[in-house]
Amino acid sequence: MTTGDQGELAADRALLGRTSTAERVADILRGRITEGFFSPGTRLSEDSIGTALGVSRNTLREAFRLLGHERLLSHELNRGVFVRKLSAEDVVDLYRVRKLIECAAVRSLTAPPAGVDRVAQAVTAAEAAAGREDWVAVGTENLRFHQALVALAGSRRIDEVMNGVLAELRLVFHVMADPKRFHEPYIQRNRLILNTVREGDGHAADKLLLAYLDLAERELVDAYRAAVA
Amino acid sequence: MTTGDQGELAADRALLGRTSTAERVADILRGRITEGFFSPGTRLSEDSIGTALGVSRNTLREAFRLLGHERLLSHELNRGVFVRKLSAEDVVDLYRVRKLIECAAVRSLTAPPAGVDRVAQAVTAAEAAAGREDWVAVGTENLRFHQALVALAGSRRIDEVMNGVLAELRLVFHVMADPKRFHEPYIQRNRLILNTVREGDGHAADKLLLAYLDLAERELVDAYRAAVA
DNA sequence: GCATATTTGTCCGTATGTATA
DNA sequence: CTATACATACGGACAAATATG
Repeated sequence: MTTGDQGELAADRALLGRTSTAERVADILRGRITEGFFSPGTRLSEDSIGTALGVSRNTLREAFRLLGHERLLSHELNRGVFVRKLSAEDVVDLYRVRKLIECAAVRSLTAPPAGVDRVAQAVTAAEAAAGREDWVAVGTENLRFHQALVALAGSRRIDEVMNGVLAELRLVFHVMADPKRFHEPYIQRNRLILNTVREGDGHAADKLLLAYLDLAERELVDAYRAAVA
Repeated sequence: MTTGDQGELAADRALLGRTSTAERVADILRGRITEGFFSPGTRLSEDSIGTALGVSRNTLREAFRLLGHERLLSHELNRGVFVRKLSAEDVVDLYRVRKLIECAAVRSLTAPPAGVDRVAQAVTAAEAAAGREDWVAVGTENLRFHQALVALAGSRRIDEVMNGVLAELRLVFHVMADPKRFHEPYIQRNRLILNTVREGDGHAADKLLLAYLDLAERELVDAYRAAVA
């Protein structure tokens, strides 16, 4: 490869990877929120966050707008932005979305789909994490499993919707902070669902997923109502 | 009603209806874009739009961020924002989303659902508009029909996703501007689908919708490829 | 290919309005 | 009720990137 080629590639990379400060700030804050560093209800002051990250208030406000649109921050006029606090009804709605999208993504399968590898990887990774009793990692891989299932639909937009849904759900899990209770029981179910997908039996996968999500929703909503009460 | 009551109600209204300038600006621009006033590809200059609307650049940029997140504007670093120009692949993806969501929304119905009235209203309104040969209105009511179908799922978030999908689709229709061709053939199908929904036959509605969307997609994508070529 | 003009990206200062102790 | 703190919104400034002649 000549230096000219490298230069062109570098230029391409610059074109693709370039992001504004506002987007980079949004990325940082999104990470902090979904990893639980900022708890739901926390107020994010323009002044303190801005000086901490070394960006102006204008730039920071652009980032806040983005995260508000993703429902990770709630914007209260003249009061500031807060890490979103989901209601039990929100959790119900999130599971409504999950049932609709996840089940639909696998339902029409009739053959082992491309992309099933990522599903399998998530399952084995979750099992390995469970062996280490690393329940946080189990939760992470569990979410990755469902993300991979939805990716079988092959739609960028559906993927993004699912991304947002799972990001919101993380806010719920952080409130309760008992990953073993909410993720460990589902490892076996994930393996079972993976098998039906591998066999190309979309109908069976649909039914298993629905049962999974109904159960998980009941468990989660009950615990969440108690936690936020 | 006493003046005190009016004052309290006015205060309540202020609490509910209050929006920031950036959001109001975004609302205005969103309307202009979806109604076709700004054509896809048009650059929205910070200076001209800002002075036209009488807002500062900072405020306008917050509005731009919101609309960029909704995929109505595309943000190109150091070049500005442009009304989104969808590719044929985007249209395919949009129909992927529509098939997944719309079909799933009606599939599990087993009884005439609450909210079927709004569906019926859209159908009759479209028929009336067709009688007047007002094909633009037919298109509007057609989109409202599908929005009402999705609303049967009873999820705020699903409704919002569908909203965004249809807003993007409007960008496609504006490029071609032949509403009769793309909406008139589907009026009868809408009536048929309404009937199956009224009978609580979700399975039949699912199948009809899928056929509808497959046909509409083929028709639209072919025409769109030709139009943007 | 170069020099210039235009536009965006980002920051800062400030005036005003709103919420809250 | 007042005072304080903060968000809102504006306008100006300058650097950096891009478009134009």
